[in-house]
Amino acid sequence: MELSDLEKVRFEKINALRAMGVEPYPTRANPTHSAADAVRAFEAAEASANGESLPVVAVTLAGRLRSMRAMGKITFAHIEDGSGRVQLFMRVNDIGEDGMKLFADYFDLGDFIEAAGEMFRTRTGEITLKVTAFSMLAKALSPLPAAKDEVVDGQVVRHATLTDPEVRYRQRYADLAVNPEVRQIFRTRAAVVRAIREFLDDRDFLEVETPILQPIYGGAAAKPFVTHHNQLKQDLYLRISFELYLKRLLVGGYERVYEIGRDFRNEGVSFKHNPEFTQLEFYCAYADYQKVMKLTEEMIGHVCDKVLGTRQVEFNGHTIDFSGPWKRLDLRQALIDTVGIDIDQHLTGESLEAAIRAKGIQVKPGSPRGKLIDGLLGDYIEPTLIQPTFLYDYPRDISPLAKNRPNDPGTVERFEGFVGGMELCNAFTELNDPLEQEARFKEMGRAYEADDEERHPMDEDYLQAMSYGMPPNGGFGMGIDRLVMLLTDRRTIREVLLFPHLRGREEE
RNA sequence: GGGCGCGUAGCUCAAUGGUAGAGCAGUGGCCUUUUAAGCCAUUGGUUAAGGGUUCGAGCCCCUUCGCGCUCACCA
Repeated sequence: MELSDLEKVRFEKINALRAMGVEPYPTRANPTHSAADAVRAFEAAEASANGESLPVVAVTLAGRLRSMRAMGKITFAHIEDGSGRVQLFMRVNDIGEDGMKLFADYFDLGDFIEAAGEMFRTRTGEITLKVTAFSMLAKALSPLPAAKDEVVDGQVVRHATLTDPEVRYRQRYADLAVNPEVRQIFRTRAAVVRAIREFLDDRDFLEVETPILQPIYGGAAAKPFVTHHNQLKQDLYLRISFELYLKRLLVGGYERVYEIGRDFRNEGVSFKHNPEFTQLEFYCAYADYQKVMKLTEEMIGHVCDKVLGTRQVEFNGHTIDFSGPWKRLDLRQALIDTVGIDIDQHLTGESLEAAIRAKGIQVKPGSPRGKLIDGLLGDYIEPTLIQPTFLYDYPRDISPLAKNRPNDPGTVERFEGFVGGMELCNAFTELNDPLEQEARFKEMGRAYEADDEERHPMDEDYLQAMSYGMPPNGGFGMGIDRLVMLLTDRRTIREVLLFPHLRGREEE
């Protein structure tokens, strides 16, 4: 490990501590209180004292040194643990000349330490630990990349800190250590997942785990990552969705199933795409897409209540209102309103392409009808859908797993939910006719050239499962990362992933 | 993958083509109620890497690497 000048100074302190018989990385710590508990205990003591003399509140705290103000014969510092910060007060009267010197010479910002003493209030009123004993728990060799911060009305204000996004993502541990609001994002994220589980568990959904390594991938249109099992001499794919496995379980007799887990898609990285991302999918027997819309509204509302305590969500300068039913927009009508094209009047790719060009919009020549519609949707409708909106009734040729609308062969019962100008979820009345499903797979196969990476293999076993009888059902998929973006007001998916994907860096 | 922008001390940032700087952090002092503590002094740079133009390059040109934004791609 190459040491910087600052690190060399600390390295020498480690050696010096060992030389004087002090272990800089001791095996055990023995805190009695968290920072927050110590403050609460002192406040309780004050409340009970009632003008009488205060009972002694003796505590031992463990945490990271976050500030130091040495003033000769006294020193102030702050110690921070997972619950918050407490000020430390050290005085030569209490810990002696040796103690003052040990702290001043060998303890640095970022070190984990233990401090014991009694709680009191300083002249300025801050609840503080008057230290009578302290020790090193873990010496920080590298200085944390933060300069200084202050506490104003209980809020930590940093005057200079780590902001370079590259360092923040590559060294997320340092980002988390110095930026408390980043720590909060991932607490919120955990609360979101917890609330979803709670909602679905309460409605008799069974949480399951299905294979991540799959011999045949499917359930979405995406390029997979490929890997190989050596002993079996078999290529395997990292799943791009859970859909086909979860629906097999409906055949097996579980009527409501869900899975929260990682999907992998070998595609571009953007503010809303990461090669691996967290997905929720659920399938509900005897439901159709209308029921799934209602379930979606309830579930997102429940998550807002649990995580934020309100259904008004601030995102990207907008106040998004999850308190009522989501707006419902017919995809065909929405396209008539926004681009002035009625897709029902253009039932072939050629015809639709001509209509789009007539509007002065550039498109890739020879695109299939479904892709053209999806393109219009993405360019002209999606960015305008700030408030929660269900766009429904999609073209059949881009929805091979969805059931047709009755008496409308070109359209399927599918919706996508949009919030904040971003696609959040995708759902449909699931196709459960095995012969129809086989025909759809074959249609899809024809739509791609033989060497197209997005061409999907036929999943015969899935058809076999469906042949045993699959109950009618409604299915749902949602990007958890995007929901967390909404609820934490972050514009990029990297901010809600602990370790987002970054390009590899050459070793030095 | 394309376009645009960025990369300077540990962190946050300066520097007309003309001696690479500041604040904080660090180091050495002073200081018994501070909280961005204060005061005095002081260390620290392969200006992302490599090449070129020039009397002279952090700055101009080329290549590479990384990051950001954006476009394309993404049922």
